[in-house]
Amino acid sequence: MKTTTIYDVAKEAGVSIATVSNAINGKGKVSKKKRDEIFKVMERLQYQPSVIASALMGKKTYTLGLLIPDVSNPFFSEIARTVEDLAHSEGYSVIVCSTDNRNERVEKYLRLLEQKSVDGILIGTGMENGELLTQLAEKSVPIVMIARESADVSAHSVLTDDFKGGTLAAEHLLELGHRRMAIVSENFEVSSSIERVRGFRFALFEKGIGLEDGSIVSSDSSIKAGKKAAETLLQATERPTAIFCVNDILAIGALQAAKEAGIRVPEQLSIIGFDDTILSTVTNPALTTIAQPMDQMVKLAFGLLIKDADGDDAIRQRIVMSPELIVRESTGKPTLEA
Amino acid sequence: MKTTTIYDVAKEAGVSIATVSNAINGKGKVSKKKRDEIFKVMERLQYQPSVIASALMGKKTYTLGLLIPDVSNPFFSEIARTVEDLAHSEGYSVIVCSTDNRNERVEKYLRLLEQKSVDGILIGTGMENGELLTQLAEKSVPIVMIARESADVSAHSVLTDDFKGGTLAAEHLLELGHRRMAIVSENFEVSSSIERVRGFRFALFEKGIGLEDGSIVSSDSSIKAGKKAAETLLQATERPTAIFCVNDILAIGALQAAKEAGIRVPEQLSIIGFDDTILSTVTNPALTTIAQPMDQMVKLAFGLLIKDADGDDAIRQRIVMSPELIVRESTGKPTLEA
DNA sequence: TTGAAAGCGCTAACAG
DNA sequence: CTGTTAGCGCTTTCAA
Repeated sequence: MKTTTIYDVAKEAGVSIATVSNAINGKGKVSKKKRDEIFKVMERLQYQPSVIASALMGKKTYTLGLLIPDVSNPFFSEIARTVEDLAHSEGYSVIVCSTDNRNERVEKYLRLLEQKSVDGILIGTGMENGELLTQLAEKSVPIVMIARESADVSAHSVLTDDFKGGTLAAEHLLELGHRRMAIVSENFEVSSSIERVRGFRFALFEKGIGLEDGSIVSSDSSIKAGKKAAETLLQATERPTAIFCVNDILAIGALQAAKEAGIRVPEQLSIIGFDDTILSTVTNPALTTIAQPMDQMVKLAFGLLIKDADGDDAIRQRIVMSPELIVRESTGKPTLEA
Repeated sequence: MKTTTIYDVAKEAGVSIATVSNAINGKGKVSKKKRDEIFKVMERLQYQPSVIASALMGKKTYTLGLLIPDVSNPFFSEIARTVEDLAHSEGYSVIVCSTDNRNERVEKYLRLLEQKSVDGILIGTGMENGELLTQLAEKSVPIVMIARESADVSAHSVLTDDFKGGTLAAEHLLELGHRRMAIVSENFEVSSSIERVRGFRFALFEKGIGLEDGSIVSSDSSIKAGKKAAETLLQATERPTAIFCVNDILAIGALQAAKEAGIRVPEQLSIIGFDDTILSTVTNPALTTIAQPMDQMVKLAFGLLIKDADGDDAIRQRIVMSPELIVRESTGKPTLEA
């Protein structure tokens, strides 16, 4: 069955295609009579206007790109869902792109999105190569960064104050009485992770507390890798009483390492994560973590993206949101020991 | 900066657009010399062919639609990731559509995808309305159903033997010695859930064991709802020694209900889930569950979709995969009691 | 109010 | 080998 086009509708309704187009888009003046007739025919023929064709005429494609490290990571899949709903309510659809934080993938996807003339791109993944992005921006593809930032990219961004998040984590642990702490960070030079670590260390520093050698380890962002990283930390002669993990995935790895080593959480070891994903509510003990106001962030980012797409060439914005400490069960007072 | 078109490249390289097109697509014969020149120019001008324009010529859009109930549900986000990777390796991008199993959303998305002339649609969500799908199929949009099935839809489908999955769960519990069991099922009339329950009951039936009244409860597919459902089950005068949940999300709810009621798992209560999502590895105790060979299923489905898109109008296929029992920590022998 | 016609960027014959 | 030309389905002047 051939797809029905605007021509079919026009012919059937006994008008010109221009009139059909006008009727559909509410442009120009179309007599009520003809319009009704046209809509009736469209209905009968099950006519669906081709987004492709109208996009070719320079109209919008009503398609957005979303770049994130990995959709199957709950933190990002939650973002994806929020973006999708927002987009959907405005008539857009979203192409999801998992980059694994790998630059080649980022570039390939960016190219793909450009070729498909998406109306905008939301970036929630690391970007070493700001150049490509700048090129895109020049071609007037609206871009906004979410929960990530890249110094050399000139695009709106809405992010969490990661430094403060790290500080929050540290203060919580400090307040509980911890003094010997450790950190599991991320391998990739992800700016947010780096800031989280910096914030954490700074808060300790302010209390005159330092981190011992070897008590910061980096790891891939997977449970298994996080577990391994935590294991090395737990094997130290003077085991830390608390571990700060720069995201929930890592924290879960740490939880598992502790369980396997027979170390009770939070009695013998406190663990704190970051992101407040669904995972943190599911573990046992449930994970204390730092929450980013993701829904709001996505909403803001989306707003910027669409506004931009509509031609508003507002000046570059950088919106920073405040993270929040969510205390659950994985942190507690350190037990007194040597 | 205006987007550079094939005309710009042609002019700059001193050839016709046809030659450029041929060079790009490796069609016809283009002398090496010109081709090199053309590629050089493309590079310099940063030319990106417009998928839009070539799609309008009846070529592929290299875009696929993926309909699932909810990307933020780990089971589906894992599917999404697999699909995305496969698609990506073939040059496709995928539009993710979360339907919440709601028919209106399904329809709206399907329309959207049609308008965007996607090359194919993967459906992993419930479908009451087979009609729309049939229409699409007639318009020769390839469709394949994954992990779901709809009787009145004529499309390929690759699914798990859910009945057998239910049986597997029952047999495991039976072997452990359980006799008083209960089920948490899903609200929506999702065919797979229904089959899982049927399989479970059938296995019990074969052993001459029945389910008591009120020991099957339905629930929305959320942790909270699963928890509530499990709570009612656990309040029965003769509490079940094992609960079969038709998916991991529900099982986690059950886990939490047990924890809150002070019932130890698996000592006092066995819980078994379905899907083998990342969640099941994260809980404590880790969840015994039934795994579907999702990677393979997605691979098969994707293959069918693409092959179909390439014009092969193969006869309708229905591939059924075998589920597998994954024993972890949430199931064990029932403790002897009243 | 309506319609004819000119593209949007690209591909596919069909001539040279 | 290479260029010319006619669309793909739609929007948009510009006349009528």
